[in-house]
Amino acid sequence: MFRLWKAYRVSRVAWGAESPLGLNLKSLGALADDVEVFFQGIKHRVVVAARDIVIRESDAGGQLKVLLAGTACSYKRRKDGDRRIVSFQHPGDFCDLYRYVVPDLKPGIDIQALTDCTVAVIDYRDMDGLLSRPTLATVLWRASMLEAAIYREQLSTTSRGTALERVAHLLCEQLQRRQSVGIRSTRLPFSQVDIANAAGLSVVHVNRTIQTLRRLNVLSATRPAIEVVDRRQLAEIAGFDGSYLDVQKLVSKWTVQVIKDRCG
Amino acid sequence: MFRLWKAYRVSRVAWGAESPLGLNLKSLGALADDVEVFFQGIKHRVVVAARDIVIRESDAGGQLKVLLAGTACSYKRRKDGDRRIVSFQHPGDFCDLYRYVVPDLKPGIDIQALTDCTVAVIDYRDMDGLLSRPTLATVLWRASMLEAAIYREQLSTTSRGTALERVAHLLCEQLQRRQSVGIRSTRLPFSQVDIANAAGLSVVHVNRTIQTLRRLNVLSATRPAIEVVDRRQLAEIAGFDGSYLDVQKLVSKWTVQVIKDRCG
DNA sequence: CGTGCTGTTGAGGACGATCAATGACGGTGG
DNA sequence: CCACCGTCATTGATCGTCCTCAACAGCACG
Repeated sequence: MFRLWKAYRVSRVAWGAESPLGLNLKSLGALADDVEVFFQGIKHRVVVAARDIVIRESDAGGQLKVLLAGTACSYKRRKDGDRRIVSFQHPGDFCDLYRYVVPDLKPGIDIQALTDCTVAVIDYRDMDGLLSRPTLATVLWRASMLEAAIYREQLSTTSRGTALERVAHLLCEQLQRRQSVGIRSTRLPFSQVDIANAAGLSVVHVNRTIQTLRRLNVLSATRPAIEVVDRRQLAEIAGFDGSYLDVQKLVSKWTVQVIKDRCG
Repeated sequence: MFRLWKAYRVSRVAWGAESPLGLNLKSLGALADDVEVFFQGIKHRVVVAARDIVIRESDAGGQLKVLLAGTACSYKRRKDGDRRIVSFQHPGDFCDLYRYVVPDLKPGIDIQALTDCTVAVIDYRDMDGLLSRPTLATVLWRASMLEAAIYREQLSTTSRGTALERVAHLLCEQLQRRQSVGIRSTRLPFSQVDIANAAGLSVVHVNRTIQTLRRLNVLSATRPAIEVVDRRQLAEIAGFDGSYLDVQKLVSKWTVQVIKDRCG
């Protein structure tokens, strides 16, 4: 493949509190104990090759999947055949929390690995134990809320605005989400087709838009890769205000609140 | 005002299990006791006139608001001044659940009454009591999930597709959501401006689109109102599959499950 | 009776979709 | 080792949907 898989194929799977999943949980307000309990709920892991399906809606279910390493996307296949990517999953993200909460809901969504992925599997019968901890239950609730907030933000920028703004916003958001779980690289593992499917634009036009961003020295000139080199300007083009997913801020606020709760 | 407010101004506020709120809670899996407890949490109600702001993000917070009667919308004001409606609230809908779950998140969203509204107010300090009931906690979690599912669906149809499809989908969705909480009228309390802001289209083009729908005898010819007369065809135009919010189905499934639980 | 919001119509222009063709690269199989 | 294929990236040309600007009519309200 043309896409730089190899750079991602060797991604090591971090474990514990400082892993992407640990950081994600903590940013959602999980206590140290919560993180530990959550990791204990992970009985086994699965490796999925790039381009393979991680979760098909018609799958049996009964287990919760959490991305440990790699990048995936949720997409909806429409009648005319084209796939509409509705969200990206990065390390630490829950893939199918909604299936646990509303098992009967069939939104028609599958999840595909964009790079090689490592997925943690948690059986539903172990979920009761996790949810019996009120703080952890709230963490999962918050994860759903954050997901909704991301959709909402997409909705408000995707329909309006030029292609340049849309693509820039998309890149900004994904970059920030990855950094919030400890991924420092500014290279995003997306193909132009992925971006087109996610932004609701044609591949041809995405190509031209990315060329523009390269010419503006916002994206790296190294051709196949999508690498952000001038994040400030990218955010300016996008009109991006990342506060809707500024998990870092939530971390600190929550830490304070937890301390107060314990001392009070 | 041109909009047919008067028809909605006199909307009586139903109460109890058979009210929109009660139906909504039950469709999300609430038991009869849960509904009763929830209503007991409502200490007072507020009436908001059409076009007034129900919730401003800069408001103090500390209380949860639930729509009892009337129709409202959540919108985001963008730099260039235009408002982007991200969702509509109908009777029984939670307005600002996300503020309770993630208090620090400031998505930049206000909520405005489209018709005269009656809003139930629940203090955060009463929420602990509600959430101590596991089934009720799950109900609120599910409400968040359903909200996310609605955003997701919007996302997959709003960007792609023609204006006709988008508008048709919007109308289909709102119609179904209203019917699922017991509102039988096929007249929707939206202005063309509202629809434009929600669909991400210009007002002018929405006007022409609606004229097309009227000419197709999908919408009523009575001019100022948006009234659906041929829902089948509307759904066909929209490519609408309402299973992502088919709460009716959830109701029955849940009822069965509850009975089994009680007998087992 | 003016003001404000809504709905309606017309004309021009722009952004992005679509169609078509090419090159580059990786993987596969002979 | 080479030919083949599929995916991705790129370029040019044309076309259409929808936006923008502008103006006007109707109704409600102060």
